[in-house]
Amino acid sequence: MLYWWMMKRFNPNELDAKWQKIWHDEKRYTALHDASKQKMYVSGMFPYPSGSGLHSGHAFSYTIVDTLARFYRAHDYSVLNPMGWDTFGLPAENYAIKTGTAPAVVTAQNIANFKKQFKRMGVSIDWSREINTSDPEYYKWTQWVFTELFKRDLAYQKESMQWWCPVDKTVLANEQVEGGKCWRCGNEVEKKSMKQWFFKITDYADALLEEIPGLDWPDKIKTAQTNWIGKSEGAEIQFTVEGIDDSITVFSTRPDTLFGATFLVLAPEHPLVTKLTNDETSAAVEAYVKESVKKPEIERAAEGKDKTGVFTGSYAVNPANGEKVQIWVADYVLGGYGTGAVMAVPAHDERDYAFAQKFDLPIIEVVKKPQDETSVCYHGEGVLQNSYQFDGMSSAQAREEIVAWLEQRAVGSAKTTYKMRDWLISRQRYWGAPIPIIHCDEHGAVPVPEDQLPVVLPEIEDYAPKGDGRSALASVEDWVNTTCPTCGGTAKRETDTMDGYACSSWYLLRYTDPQNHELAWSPDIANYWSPVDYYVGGDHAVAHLLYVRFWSHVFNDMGLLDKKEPVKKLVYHGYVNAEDGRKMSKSLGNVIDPLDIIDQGYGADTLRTYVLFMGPIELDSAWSSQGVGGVYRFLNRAWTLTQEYFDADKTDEQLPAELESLRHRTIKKVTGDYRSLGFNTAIASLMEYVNELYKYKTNGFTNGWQVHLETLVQLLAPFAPHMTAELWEQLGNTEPLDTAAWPTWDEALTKTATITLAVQVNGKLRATIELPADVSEEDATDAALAHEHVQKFTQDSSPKKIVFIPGRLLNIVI
RNA sequence: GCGCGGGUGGUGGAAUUGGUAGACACGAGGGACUUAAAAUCCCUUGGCUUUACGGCUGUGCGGGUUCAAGUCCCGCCCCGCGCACCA
Repeated sequence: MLYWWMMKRFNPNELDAKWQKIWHDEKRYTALHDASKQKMYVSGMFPYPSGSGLHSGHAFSYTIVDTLARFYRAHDYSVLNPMGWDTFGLPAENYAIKTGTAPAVVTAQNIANFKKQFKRMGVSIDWSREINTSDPEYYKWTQWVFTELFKRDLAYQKESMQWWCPVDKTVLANEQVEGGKCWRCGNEVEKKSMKQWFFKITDYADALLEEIPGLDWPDKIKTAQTNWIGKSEGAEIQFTVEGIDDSITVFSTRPDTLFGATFLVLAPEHPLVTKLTNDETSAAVEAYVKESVKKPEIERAAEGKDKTGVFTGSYAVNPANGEKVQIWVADYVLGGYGTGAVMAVPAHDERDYAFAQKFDLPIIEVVKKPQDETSVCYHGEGVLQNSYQFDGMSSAQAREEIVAWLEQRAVGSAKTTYKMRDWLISRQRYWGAPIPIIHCDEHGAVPVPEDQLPVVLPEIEDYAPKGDGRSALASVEDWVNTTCPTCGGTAKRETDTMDGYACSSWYLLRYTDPQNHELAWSPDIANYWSPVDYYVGGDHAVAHLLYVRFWSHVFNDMGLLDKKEPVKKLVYHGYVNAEDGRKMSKSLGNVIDPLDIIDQGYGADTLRTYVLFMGPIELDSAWSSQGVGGVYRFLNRAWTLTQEYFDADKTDEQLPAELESLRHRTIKKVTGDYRSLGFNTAIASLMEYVNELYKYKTNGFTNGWQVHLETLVQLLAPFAPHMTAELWEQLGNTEPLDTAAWPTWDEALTKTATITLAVQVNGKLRATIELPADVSEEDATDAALAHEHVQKFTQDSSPKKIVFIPGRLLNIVI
């Protein structure tokens, strides 16, 4: 007789502790550079270790990563599953300003906490490769990359307009300006020209664009990146201005509509604006410019179709037809895109049309509308008219011919522009990697030589930015004052630090060779592991993922990496929302702490399996406490079943062939699902397998159960590594489960002897019949026609047609 | 406005890519065990209808193609995300 208290009870917390200690002590998950094996590099987007610890999004992301790591380890891949910390950033700096605690100190505490919590999730990480972006050993190489970019003219300094709050005495990001006012103090902000550092990502616009179609990334992200780069092909066309020597260059993607350009519009920021005004117009234009320059771009855009603008009083000449056209200033033209000036073709552009309507400007149709076209403003392709020698030409052909004609006369040329701007990387903040530049009166900006790197962040007392728009570093005189590496004369260090995104643009390479003191990485080692096979995250669709690609392309050009693209497969998962379906947030009080789930006694296996069972990984999901309970019940059933097997008196009786067939089908299905990241359906199949085994249990246990239980344990292991490690050992295995060969299936055995054939009459299901799997169409038809439910519908009429899908269905058409 | 996803029971979601819609799980209902509860185990569970066998209906809405449509085509309506006056 078997009593429940005689069995080893399922105690997840005990198992978690036991196995986590073994994995740690035996350094089970050290990644080995083993050229004889296939490599598998998986990584999540490394976390910013905040003070509040792991949240459910982390649990989700890193469970996906870890599950893949464990799955491929069981397939004898050499697996790299690293972890690091993205530690530069505002929260630590603000905390430091408030409390005076050094950011490095707070960061170290948060890392320790994160690491402890990650370990409790049972992640199989190679901790010997841990990196931290604010560690001088790390940012030394971030700075080195900067100097390399500088040497290649890919890092440069440029004066550019920034938002400036005169009260807070700091620059603000565009997003921090609300209605022309500072988000902090509510005072009006100004535009101030400041010298900033940029990375020339625009040099790589085409290269980055070209590789996008070949990436195994979600279309969502690929189109986001394509749009962000925003390539458009067109022409630059010069319009001479009456009365002055300057000409105005416009950019247009539709040079075929040049003859319909009835006025020009300049952005308020356009440098020629003041030159074009006269005594009558200057006051109005000046006021307009002042007003619109103050508005954040976001607000200018939000005002949508309601066009505003002023006439400058000047005229330009359309180079196509010699017509005199008015020059206007309007904020719907953006200063930072193209040339900051457009030729307005109101007949074929909705914005120009709205503007022309409002200010009563001429409209000339130069592209014939198709007959069924009803819109007033047709912006499609067509046949040209009112365009002299180009009349009758298609707009596509006219685009080329008109540009050629303009080029001949030196008043225009083909031109490609991009929406993407260069990457502004300087920050007037303390807590970042110092930009490794020394400013010398004689030699200008000089990069810090490699042997003097890293430029270490000095320890200071007051972390607050200086009032003049410089970081707190500017006050550290003995740090700022240095000598020029070129001439040895007195010089000053750059006091801006780098955007945190710089540090995260190459960490995936540092993981491959984290202890290298001579190089950022050794190309041999990086080439073995690169690219990342699975990169998992749910954020940073554009910025980070574009920057990583940019740097990777540069490294490829530098000969430091033999691949251009850093990430083979991007796994972009959804958000984990609260039970109420809303975003988790402290203020709503609906936050689920993954560590609480573990502590409540569910353990890490339940947490891990649950987050993957919630639904397809790419979808947002809502947390369900009851769902967690369901997964726990499933694991508990698998555990209990195995314990009952151990304690039972076993016979040598043969198990039915169907059960063996189910085992093979389950291996096939689950293995395929792991590969295609269909974790939710993999878990469902394992649940079915367990449910089925419970049915067989009523006949008692046999020795044949061993293989079923081992299969179950192995298939479940990547999701629930602790419990399965224990069961694997209990089943008598001495080799660790981590590296035990993954179960294989025999295709022939996945087939069953009989099949359930669906019988339809005229496409409607009327019966299902059990038949031998290899039944012929004739036999199946006979069996179907003999069925009473089928006969009710076929009556006496003979079938017109029989559609037979072997193994699936038979449709009788009458 | 443009681009990319999506709409399936009370809920999360399955569906071999055109072939038995609702796998698996939650919830709910019923039963077993228990003095009782919890835990566990078993059964039922889209709706309507039928004593039952069964029948009708059903994947956002309206059409279409097909022996057969959640899946393909055309036209709409909603929801989410990204970009957004980019010339």
